[in-house]
Amino acid sequence: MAETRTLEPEEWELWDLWMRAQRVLTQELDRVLRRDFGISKAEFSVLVTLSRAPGREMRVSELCESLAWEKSRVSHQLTRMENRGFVERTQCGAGGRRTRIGLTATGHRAAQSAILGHAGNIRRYFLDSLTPEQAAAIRAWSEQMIDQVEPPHGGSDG
Amino acid sequence: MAETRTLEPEEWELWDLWMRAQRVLTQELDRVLRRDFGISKAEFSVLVTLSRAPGREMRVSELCESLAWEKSRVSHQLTRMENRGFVERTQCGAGGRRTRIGLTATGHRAAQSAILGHAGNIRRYFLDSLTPEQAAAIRAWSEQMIDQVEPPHGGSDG
DNA sequence: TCTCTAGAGTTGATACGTCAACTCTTCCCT
DNA sequence: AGGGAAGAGTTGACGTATCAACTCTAGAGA
Repeated sequence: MAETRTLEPEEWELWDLWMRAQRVLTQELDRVLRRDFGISKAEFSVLVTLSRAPGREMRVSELCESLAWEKSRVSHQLTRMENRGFVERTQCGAGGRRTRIGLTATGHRAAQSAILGHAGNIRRYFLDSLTPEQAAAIRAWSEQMIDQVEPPHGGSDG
Repeated sequence: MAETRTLEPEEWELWDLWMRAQRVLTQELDRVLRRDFGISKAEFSVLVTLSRAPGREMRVSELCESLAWEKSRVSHQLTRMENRGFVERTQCGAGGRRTRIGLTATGHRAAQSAILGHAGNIRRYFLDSLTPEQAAAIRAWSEQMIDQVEPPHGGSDG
């Protein structure tokens, strides 16, 4: 059980700073992606993942795994993207269920044009502003954090 | 104009790692806050800000300023919190408009109990896992990022 | 006084994300 | 074969976030 005391002003400031930095960065990237390519960050993630898959198609569960998203999030996102004509759900196995997620031509085009531009934006807003020490610190911290909160799932009861 | 090339695998990995770490951290904090205190991160932010204000009341625009949220976000949030009985909108000036945002007794209680607990969680999940070098790197990077994307608007240059 | 405009705040539409509940299929056990 | 659990995927409800459009008030200027 952790001790419960309020944060020192300096601690609070660091936390607040970090949260804000995070938010302005992701928000700005999302804004620019929308403005320049007409797609959202969520759509971009799905488009990229699908366009890298062999045959440009995957199952929902594979998409969940690759994106580290939950299945309902993926499903809702696919519904929205199906409505926009970026992906299509078609039958896969014998059961007649629509379990194959494919990229449409429109989706593929959108992915291709956005990938370069978004890479440039990630560079410009994130990577280029990082000193080597900062990059190392962020990498180490991120790894810790992911391990700490999301232990490589496999039954590690704690 | 930035050069447009795709990210090196290592660059992409850092970006992906950072995004995931961010997400698991904020998600976990939100989850725990909800579980232990029955309020969301957004509600927490508003409650804390209001409970620190003199008289425990503010105008919407002051709330916007303090939280660095946009006004419609604040307004929608206040509507939800008004429905939950955490805040109340009452008349302030002569015009009869409901421009004063006050904390209810319920809201104050919720804030008090959550503040300690959430501070502990921020400590446990974020601050405690930071080495001094990481803390310094994160602070410096955050400041850069905020300056870069959100230049201190308000005329007082310097 | 009348109008114009700027600012404060609200609202509706829409997208995103989570939880819980649901359907459908498969496959194991008897 | 019949029953039931497990897994895949969907759906509905709800909270959250953004944008654009709207209302209302106050204040400036004719």
